[in-house]
Amino acid sequence: MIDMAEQRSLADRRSDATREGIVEAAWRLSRQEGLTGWSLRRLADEVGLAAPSLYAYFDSKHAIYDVMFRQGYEQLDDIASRWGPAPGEPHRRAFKVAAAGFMEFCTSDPTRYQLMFQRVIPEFVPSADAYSASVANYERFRALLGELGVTDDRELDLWTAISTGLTDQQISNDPGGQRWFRLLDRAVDIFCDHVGIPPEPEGQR
Amino acid sequence: MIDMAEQRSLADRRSDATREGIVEAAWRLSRQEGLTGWSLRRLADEVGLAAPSLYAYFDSKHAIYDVMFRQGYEQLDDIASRWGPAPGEPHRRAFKVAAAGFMEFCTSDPTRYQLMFQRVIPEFVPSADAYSASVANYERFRALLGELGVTDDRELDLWTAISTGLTDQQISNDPGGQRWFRLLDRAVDIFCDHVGIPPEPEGQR
DNA sequence: GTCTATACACCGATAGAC
DNA sequence: GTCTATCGGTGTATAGAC
Repeated sequence: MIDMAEQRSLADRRSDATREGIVEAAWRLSRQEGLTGWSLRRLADEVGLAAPSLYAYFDSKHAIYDVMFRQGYEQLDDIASRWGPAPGEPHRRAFKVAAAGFMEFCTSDPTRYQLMFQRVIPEFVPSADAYSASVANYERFRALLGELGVTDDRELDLWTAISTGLTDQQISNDPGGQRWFRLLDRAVDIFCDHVGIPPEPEGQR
Repeated sequence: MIDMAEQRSLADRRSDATREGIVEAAWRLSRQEGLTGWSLRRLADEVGLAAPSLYAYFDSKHAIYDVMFRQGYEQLDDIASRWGPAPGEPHRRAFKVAAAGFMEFCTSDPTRYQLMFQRVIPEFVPSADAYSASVANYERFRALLGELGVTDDRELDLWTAISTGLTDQQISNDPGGQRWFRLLDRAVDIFCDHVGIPPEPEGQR
């Protein structure tokens, strides 16, 4: 079967490119000026359009945030798909890799983190479509921890809290630093001891 | 020495009352419509003034947020002053009381929590005066945990992350519920085991 | 001194010509 | 699809009545 994208007209593909350019500019402005620190007029300037022309591509400013929200979860899903215990790898080792990967993903782009995990934009609620991307991600996360030996939902909730707590402190109180990131392995060890995931063998540590 | 407040004129005290009324209305609106969900015109309506009259009491909208920010930390300091081990009370017991008190303080007023602990208002930075209230509170918190047996700064950082992580999840994902609140005692136990604060005697538990 | 009235520059969003 | 013009908002600020 031919890829649907191949059948799209030149005009359609040009329109898609413009749409993408708008979203890219929105990311750029959000990282520079903060998620709510730019206006549609400023965004339009950035892509060489008049402000009302943006409404040919998006119904509202929130609709732009919505695409960004979904993109964030798609990016997380991309890297999360590479987590999980390799054959013979101790589960606690895999746990640490995944935990560090998640924290690195979050702290490497605080703006994206704010959009995905905090409610920093007044009245912005993800669309059903975008929200389902976040739910899918949570299900993947739940499956991963299940594979590593976390079967109790309460333990899952506890790790969620610890993991996002460390991330939040890192971003809020030591941006660009390592203060809370350095505590991650210790946190994983404490948690794994609690839920009964065995320690890594000394030799492999 | 006579209390300075006693020497204030009637006009001054009326002015203070108006000021207080404005801040109270700001809290009310913030809880109803969100921290950034109201305008100065709306606030003025609420207290029966014209919008520009607010500038007789506050230099800007941020100045109102600043007073609210400081009040939040004063309220936290009030209840935190009652935490600490009673004579003969096991440290782990006192730890749980303080941890639950903090979490209850935060979750009981999510708007206040947002203002105090998150950066949800664009470009709002607490004044030096208000900021010092938050620093004083952190120092009290550090002293309390020191009294309970947490001497390492990294352990302090770790508990900060766990505590705010649970609180954040509770507010964001189960507002009004108990889902993460119920995990608090377990988290305290895990943490206390890790730092060597002895378990509560069975009889007192 | 405290108020009303008004102006400014900006915001997200819309109408309608081309 | 893109534009100009405009709408009803916003935070902010000042002039001037009383």
